[in-house]
Amino acid sequence: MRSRPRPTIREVARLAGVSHQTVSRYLKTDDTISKALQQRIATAIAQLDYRPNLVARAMRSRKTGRLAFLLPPGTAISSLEMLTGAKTEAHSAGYVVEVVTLDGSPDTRTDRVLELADSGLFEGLVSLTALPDVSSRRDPQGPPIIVAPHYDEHMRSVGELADAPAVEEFITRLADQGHRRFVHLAGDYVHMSARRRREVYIETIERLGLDSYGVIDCDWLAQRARQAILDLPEGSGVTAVIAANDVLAVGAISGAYLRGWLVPGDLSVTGWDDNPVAAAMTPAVTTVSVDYQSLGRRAVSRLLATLRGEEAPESREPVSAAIWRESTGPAPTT
Amino acid sequence: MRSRPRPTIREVARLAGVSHQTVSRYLKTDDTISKALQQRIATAIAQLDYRPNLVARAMRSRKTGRLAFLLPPGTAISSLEMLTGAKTEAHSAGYVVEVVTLDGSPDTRTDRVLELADSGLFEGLVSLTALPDVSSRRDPQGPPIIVAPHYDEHMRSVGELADAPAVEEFITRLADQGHRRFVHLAGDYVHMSARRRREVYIETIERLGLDSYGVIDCDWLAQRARQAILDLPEGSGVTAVIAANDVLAVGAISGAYLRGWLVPGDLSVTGWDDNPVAAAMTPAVTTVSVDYQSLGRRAVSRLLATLRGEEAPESREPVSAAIWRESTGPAPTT
DNA sequence: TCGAAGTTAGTGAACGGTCACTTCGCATGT
DNA sequence: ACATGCGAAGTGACCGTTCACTAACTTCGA
Repeated sequence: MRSRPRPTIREVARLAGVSHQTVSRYLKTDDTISKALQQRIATAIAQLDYRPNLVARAMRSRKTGRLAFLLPPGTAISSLEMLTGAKTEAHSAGYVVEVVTLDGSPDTRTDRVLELADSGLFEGLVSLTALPDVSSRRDPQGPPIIVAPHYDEHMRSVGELADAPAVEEFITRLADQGHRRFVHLAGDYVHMSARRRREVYIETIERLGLDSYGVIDCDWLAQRARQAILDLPEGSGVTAVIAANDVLAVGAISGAYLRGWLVPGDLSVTGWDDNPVAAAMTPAVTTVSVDYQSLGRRAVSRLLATLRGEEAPESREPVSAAIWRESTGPAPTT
Repeated sequence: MRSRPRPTIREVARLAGVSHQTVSRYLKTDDTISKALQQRIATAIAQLDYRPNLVARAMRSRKTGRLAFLLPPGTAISSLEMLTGAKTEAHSAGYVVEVVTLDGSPDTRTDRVLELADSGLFEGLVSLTALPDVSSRRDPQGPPIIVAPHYDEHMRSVGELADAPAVEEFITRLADQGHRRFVHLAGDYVHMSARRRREVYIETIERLGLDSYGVIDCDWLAQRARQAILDLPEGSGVTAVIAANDVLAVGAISGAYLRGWLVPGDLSVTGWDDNPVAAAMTPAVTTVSVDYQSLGRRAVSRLLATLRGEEAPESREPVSAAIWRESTGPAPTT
């Protein structure tokens, strides 16, 4: 049947007995075409099984309807959530989002982004990772590039994503419940988020005049967190553990369990990430949930604003929220 | 400085004092160009900050170096892992992978895929969701479309991903350890994976002549799993729980804990997903890890084989593996 | 010394759409 | 009756690259 080459707009036009331009107008749903012709063209398109070549269209019109979403290499659930949010936002503005992974060193990445920007494939780009010099080197006439650096080159959270206001909330409320002596189980410091949580922990303890047993480096390893609790000297006075994520929190709870301590009766524990398994345990783990989708939406909406020539809205509503569950409670009364 | 229009290959050619075709050859790293000219062209490119327009290139050459990875809407960690695997495989063959979300009904999706296929944007497409009639309706001359239906239209695992051989392994080994009476905590049956795990549970119990307390519908809710264990009558004889995922397993462990039962001393529990938090608990949960990346790699390698005109390799090595941890052990000796 | 083959570079068309401009037909106003 | 304006449709150029040919020059063997 239909054999070699894909039908083009001109063949559709020939079959419908109109000019190619009329078909082009029809495809753009230009309403200055008479009903009769619209019908003829529709029939011809169906008959030839015609589908427009988007590459050719993009070449002439410089409009591709596509945005690029640039991620550093590596796998993180958060990035998928952000992507989902980005897609939602882009879709409502009639754009398609594509994911492109950027590997290599920061400078290489900038080069690659500039290539993509000038490739004509995208009308705008959102990068979740930092790109040195990109704003000065990019073509001012080219597609806008929004840098929302949520990750460094190893998919580690930075910036907004690494903010740790919830740590402050945890400590404040636990102090209200009578806790005086805390310990922090920290993640791997190559992660900005681990550093930030530690910083906020130290600051808050200090500001509120509380007591800290210290910061224990756990490197995101549950085993270390468990051992840290097991190693706590008898009578250390620690009643609350601020863990850098849910895995460490669960490791800590595991350590408490092995010592025969009750959580939260003897020890309160907080985590981070809102892992569904941590919510299923007894005790369910108090944690922090991060609204990644809204971060993705926000990045794209900034891009869309720039595309429309508007000033980019710089909303800074909080994206993370503490979720209080069973692993925290009043300090023991002893 | 550099102002309005992007420099083209012809401007580079003019500046370098050669023809545009020579520049084109240079860009393809065609080695039939004298060293002297190569040098002049390189200088001109650098001076003009020229970057090739990939859209124009794609239009003429019909080669875009891009593959599309089609996902149903929805968020799942697994799909990100598969994407990572797909990227690795594609990258090693010099292709870039783009993610496109397919929404709408199955028929709408097929239409959209055909549009994408004939859009000229991609040299091949991999769909992780079923596409009715796509093989009969697609242009035989167009880019190949591989359908690896791991998900249905709601991002629920189907096919290979829903296979549940590990359930068989769990039951067999637990039976070896003296367990005779089992219970299955099932997920939401709209998920093929939940149905498959239940089926394999029932079949295996039957085949080995074991005893089942029954299948309890838990709908992926930890609360239900916990309650199911709490509701187990005293002396039910159940010593092993096969839960459909880690959340249900942890809910079950939570129920056992509330009844004062020891895991695995009184009750063995298995999960599914290898959630890191479930591994951090005491007891660490016996579970199943699925190698999503290899699924992604495999799908792309099938596509690449088709692109090269080879027969697609249909490897069926197992993608999931049981991980035995502390939540399972010998049956109580009473 | 000359022709064949090989190497290096150039010329113009072509890819499949859209843009800018033109043409045609008809209603309208004076 | 004729200029004016507007809507509907057509004409040909153009977007930036690569492809298919062709041209010029070099090398080499007989």
